[in-house]
Amino acid sequence: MPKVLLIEDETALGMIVKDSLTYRGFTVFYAENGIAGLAQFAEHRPDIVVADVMMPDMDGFTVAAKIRRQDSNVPIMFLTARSQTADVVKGFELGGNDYLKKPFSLDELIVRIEALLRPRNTTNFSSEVFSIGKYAFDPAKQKLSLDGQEASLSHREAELLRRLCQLRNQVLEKNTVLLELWGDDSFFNGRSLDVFITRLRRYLKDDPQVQIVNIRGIGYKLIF
Amino acid sequence: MPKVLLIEDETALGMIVKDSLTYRGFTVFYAENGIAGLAQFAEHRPDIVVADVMMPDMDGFTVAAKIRRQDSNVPIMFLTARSQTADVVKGFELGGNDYLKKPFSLDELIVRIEALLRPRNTTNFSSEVFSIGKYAFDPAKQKLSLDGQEASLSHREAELLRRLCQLRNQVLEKNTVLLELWGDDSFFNGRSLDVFITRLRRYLKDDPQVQIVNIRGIGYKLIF
DNA sequence: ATGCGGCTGTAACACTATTTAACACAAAAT
DNA sequence: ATTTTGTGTTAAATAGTGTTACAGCCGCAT
Repeated sequence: MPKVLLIEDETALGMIVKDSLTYRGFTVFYAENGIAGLAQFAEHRPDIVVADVMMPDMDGFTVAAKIRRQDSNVPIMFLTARSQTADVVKGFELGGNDYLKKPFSLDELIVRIEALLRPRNTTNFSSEVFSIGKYAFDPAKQKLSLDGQEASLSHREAELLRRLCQLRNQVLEKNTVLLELWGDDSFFNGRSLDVFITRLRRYLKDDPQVQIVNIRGIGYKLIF
Repeated sequence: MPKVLLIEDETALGMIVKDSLTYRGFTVFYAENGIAGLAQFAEHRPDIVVADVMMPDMDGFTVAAKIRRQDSNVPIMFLTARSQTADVVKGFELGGNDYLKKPFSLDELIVRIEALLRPRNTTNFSSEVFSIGKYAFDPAKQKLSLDGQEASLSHREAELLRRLCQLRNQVLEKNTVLLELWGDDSFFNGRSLDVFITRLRRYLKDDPQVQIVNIRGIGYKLIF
């Protein structure tokens, strides 16, 4: 249950945002000005800060700068009506991580907050789509497609192909993949891996640029 | 200072993205539609293209396809509000390299752009090709071709030939290559190397300009 | 120049790793 | 219960690499 610190001087907007974030499962701390925001930050240590830029007593940038002095990691998102270059740049200099221009949709705000809270390594699912020559390969969906033709791969096939993609043009060692996918590298599993390579080659045969070449005694290499 | 071509029809978003990329040290060329984007691409030859998918006059996919016809290497990232598999996959089939679902955090965009610009993505991408007399040799693909005739080399053959190419007209010492490819330089491996040299000579016999000459007691030299 | 001893070139073969089709089997879906 | 799907197993064919033997070659000492 992530903690959000919301700093917004327009009460009407602030309450709406607070309620919808609460409804989505966030714990929301709400401050109506920068000074209160700083106090709440120190008290609650939120996972993310959403701050309006234009506020009467202390503007959002100043708040962000002070927060950064305490915590160099917490993501900070600005809400702003202004869109001038100088503002955006200033925001980044002060350690802001994202911007949202008013008026914004609540859905958009929530999606962005979630994006900022996501650990870097589990980014948007989509980054996990590989392009292999003329093919597109989505390991999560286990789909390989060419010219709109989509083939479903089995789990093993997809995992193996993903590893080959990650090491594009480099050697994927038999041992490594056997240990990772099969759990041990015995003789018979080795044969099994060969069989899966054959199956992948059959899937990939329609683009001659794409090849899985064998490195005798070591492993395989996906080239394209 | 990498050059980014940003093609985005929503001006508000486009400006924010442009400013933040600029702030991060990129040189940004900004086009508000596909046609302008293509023109800017031709003019500025950016290192990476970030294109919205949904745009009025020409969609991002079409733009990507046209760009691919001019340059098969530049990384292309799509921005899209749609999230259906079919769309993502279509993008990748057209040569896209990544895609980001709107709304996205600017940090995420920047991380991905940097990932696509990392050398791994370019060096590995365009595999070096040697020209050996009338032959063309691609070490990654392990292919040697002459007049459209393509021969597949084994891994050892390819590695050996690559080393000879790198030291064109210089001596490749037996010791060196034995240690690198065979792991030790014993008498028997030495004979084995001789045999591989013979095999390479056979591959290369159709261009008399190309020769692998022996330096007695030392090694071999590829001349052409 | 001649002959010697150690290199080198090459064919032929041996041996092991890989490729592939075909089938077996169990789990999942219908 | 039957079909489909995913994976494992086997065996025969093929390819990659190593080994050997023999023929020739090189440089050198005579």
